[in-house]
Amino acid sequence: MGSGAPASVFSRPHPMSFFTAGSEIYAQGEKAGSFHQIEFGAVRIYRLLCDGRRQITAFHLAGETFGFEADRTHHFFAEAIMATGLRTHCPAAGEDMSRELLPLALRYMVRAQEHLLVVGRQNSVERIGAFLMDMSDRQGDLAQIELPMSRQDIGDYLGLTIETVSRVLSRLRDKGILKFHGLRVVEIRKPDALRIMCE
Amino acid sequence: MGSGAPASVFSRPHPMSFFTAGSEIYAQGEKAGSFHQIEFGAVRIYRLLCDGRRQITAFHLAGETFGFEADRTHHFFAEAIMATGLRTHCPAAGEDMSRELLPLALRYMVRAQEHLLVVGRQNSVERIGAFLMDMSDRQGDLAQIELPMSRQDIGDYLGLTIETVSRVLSRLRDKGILKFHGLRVVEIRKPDALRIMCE
DNA sequence: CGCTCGCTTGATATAGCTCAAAAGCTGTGG
DNA sequence: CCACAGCTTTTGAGCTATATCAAGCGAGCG
Repeated sequence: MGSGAPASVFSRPHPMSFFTAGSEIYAQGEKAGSFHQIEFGAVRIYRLLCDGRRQITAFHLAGETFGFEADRTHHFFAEAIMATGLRTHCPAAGEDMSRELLPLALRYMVRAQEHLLVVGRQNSVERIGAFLMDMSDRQGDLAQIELPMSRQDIGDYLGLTIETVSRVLSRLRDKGILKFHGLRVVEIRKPDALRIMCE
Repeated sequence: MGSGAPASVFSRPHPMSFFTAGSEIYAQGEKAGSFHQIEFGAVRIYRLLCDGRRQITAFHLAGETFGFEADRTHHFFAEAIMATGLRTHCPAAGEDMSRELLPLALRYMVRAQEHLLVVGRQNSVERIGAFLMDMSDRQGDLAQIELPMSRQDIGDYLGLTIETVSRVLSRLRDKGILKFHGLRVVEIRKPDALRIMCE
């Protein structure tokens, strides 16, 4: 990860910072202004209601850039899901990053709006299916996919309880659609069946 | 609406187009490239599942700009909710609108992600409350707010059925929190009560 | 070996959905 | 102006998917 690190779309070298599993990267209400590229690891972006209900709005995986905001203030929390390394870019005063950031912002906007369809209109099986297919996509369509996040995280992302997540995964396993290799590695054995379930 | 039309953030004059209630502005899959500023009226942005389930991801009201997309392709449908006039801007080839569009994209991204919290983690009363307060905000915090959209639209925005929307509104009316002046105009008589219900 | 913590499984409760019907609007034609 | 048709909305009754509450399980660790 030294000087031979993956090429960045951004010009200057950036300091690298490390986060342990569960540690906070930034909090809602904090001043924003920099943004982060994930060198390794995974990040959850979320919001809380005052009674503790949590909605994870996005997971970001290695290679992705996140943390830029509308009005210089963070509207969400960001935490490392596992040991994570970030390359942080702090634009110089007056520097205009619009050209680089717009495509990302549009992409994340589409992602959030597509996710809205899942959470607003699909049942628990469809939600889990959509989630697994998305993770598979983003990990290069390997048969085996890694789930760095806990069941609770998955539930809070999909608007389900941890029990429902667990039950649906068990049912898909029992039907032979999924095979688990430990808790955090899933093999999608019948991608077509999964795809059909998520219509 | 002639030469004395409201000032636009964009430089050149644009053709104006009109849409009747229910008419399509663009469809998912169509080529994108231009974007639209609402002169008057209101617009719904939505997605469909193949069995007809619909999720409205955003309502846009007079003054707002929408329709720019990540990869030159529309990912959503846009329809006029009522008689609507749009000023359409088609950037010249090579023209870079990033500076103007990034703040909008970020704003809509935050909106979508906040809406995700509502749909993913709040109950029917909280959802309706959040919706009404949002509409009130965006109409300048008047006591009377206009709901250009149908109950079905509200349901498809909040991830509820039309019956649930209707029941919740009736309950809020019976409690004296809301007062209806016809179907499409609501007065929020106890904003505090509403705010508390939405946590 | 026995804790702890995250996950799974089971039993029951309930919010919101579905199906059905009645009640309001809106527009049209006589 | 009234009457009727075709909507949308409201209301009601019963059902079901998912939440809640509670117990058991298993991998990792001191």
